[in-house]
Amino acid sequence: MFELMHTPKANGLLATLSRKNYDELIPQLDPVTLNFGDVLYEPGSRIRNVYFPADSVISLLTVADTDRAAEVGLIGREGIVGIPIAFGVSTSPLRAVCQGAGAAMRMEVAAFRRVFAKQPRLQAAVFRFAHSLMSQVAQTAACNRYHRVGERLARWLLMTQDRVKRNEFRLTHEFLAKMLGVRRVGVSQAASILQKRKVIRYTRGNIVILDRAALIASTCACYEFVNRIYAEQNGGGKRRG
Amino acid sequence: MFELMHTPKANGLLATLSRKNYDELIPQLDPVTLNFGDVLYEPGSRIRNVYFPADSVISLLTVADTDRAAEVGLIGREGIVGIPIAFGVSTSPLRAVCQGAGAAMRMEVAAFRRVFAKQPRLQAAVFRFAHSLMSQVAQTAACNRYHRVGERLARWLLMTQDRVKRNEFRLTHEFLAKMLGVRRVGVSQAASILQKRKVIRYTRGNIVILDRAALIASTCACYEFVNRIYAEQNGGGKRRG
DNA sequence: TTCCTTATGTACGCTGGGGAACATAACAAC
DNA sequence: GTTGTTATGTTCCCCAGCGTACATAAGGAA
Repeated sequence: MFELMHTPKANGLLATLSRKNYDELIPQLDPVTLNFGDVLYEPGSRIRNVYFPADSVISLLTVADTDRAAEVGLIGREGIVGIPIAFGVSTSPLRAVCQGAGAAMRMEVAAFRRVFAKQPRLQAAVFRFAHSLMSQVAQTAACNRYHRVGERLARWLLMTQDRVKRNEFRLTHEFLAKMLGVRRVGVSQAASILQKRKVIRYTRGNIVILDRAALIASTCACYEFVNRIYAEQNGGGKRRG
Repeated sequence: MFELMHTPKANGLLATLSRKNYDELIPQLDPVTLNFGDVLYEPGSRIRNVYFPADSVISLLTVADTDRAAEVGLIGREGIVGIPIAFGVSTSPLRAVCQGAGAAMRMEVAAFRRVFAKQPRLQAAVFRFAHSLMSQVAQTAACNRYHRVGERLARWLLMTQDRVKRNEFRLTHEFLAKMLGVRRVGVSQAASILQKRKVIRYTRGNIVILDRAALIASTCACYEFVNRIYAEQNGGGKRRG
């Protein structure tokens, strides 16, 4: 019932806290399981909770027009969902939606604000993450502008793998298309190429990464670039090799 | 010599400070004139100063590949250049370059860190701006992905006009192309259309906005969207009508 | 004036991805 | 099994923007 992932230490930000700060935070944390598609907040509406993902993965989406959106950020165990709260702002222009089901620690905004104000070390960790996230968003802007669907697909799969720490996960082409802001057909074609090369394998919403090195080779430099920034901020926290 | 623009009050963030905080900040501020093309910081290198623009305008650029970059943010009197410092980070993955010459207040990073740590109100103002900037970057990501050169050009001109508070400024098509991440030819064509419609007028690097309303009509919703977020954070600070 | 540099105009073929439609295949419910 | 639903494969046309090349024109320097 209360597995490893449902403990605060499973989140990177919380894991860096001192014993004292940690004890202060614990009673406010609510272990939850996020399901695929859960919306944590909508653009413009008030943010009610912040989330510290464990093995869940959350997408930040920007809305362009009524029906067009694109992912600009991906948050996993290394971060927190609800950065605007840390900035003293109560809403976000983005949509936060669960892309990979899994565990997370939830905390009400009011409680978070109280604890946050009292804990400089938590502030430092959160702001460092804010910097990483900002970098990710900026790089994604350029990536969306310049790089091919195939490269972006590869990047997205890698980023997901880094966060869920598994090489198999459930995702349809349709969903990937929504994230990348392209047609489903575009994803199918790019994925098909990767499958022929035995880099990935997939069937009806199930994707397996067979050759991570080859996947890295087929993505753009954006992947490593953002990764390095995260590693610097998380004190050299390495990802799987 | 020491004109209106070279006084701290000319910057929106500084203008909101209390008398006491303001007096504490003043001795650390260095009035400077930024010239077109001045690089305030390079990706990866240490940030040495933060800047509070008055009527100068600074672009934040993301580097995609060796020779390709795209603007993801535009900062004027409403903000501060050097947000990573507020996050406790010493470098930025972005390039900050002066796009519109003018006045700014400069402050050494060490001095800023000291004052910043002591002034909750300054922190609040800076973090609110960070939120606006983040929103701008995210929206730009989607805008770059979905919207046409013509719309993006119009948006860029409007954002610039908002910050310099003039309807005439110096910019070549070549430069605009670099900012938008498109070919110079693409800008020339889009600009030509706007000129035929008497929305703008230009000759050899000089651009005049003739019909602001028409320019707003030809841009995408991204412009108003980002504007609203800025207005909310700056306490309803209205831009020109 | 003349020359040179820089800014803008215009044309041409190419391609990645968009929109749309339809075919196939795998699973689920019955 | 049968049927319905959902995921993926494939095709066709279209166009915005790319890369490139070259023409014109406006200003500066002599």
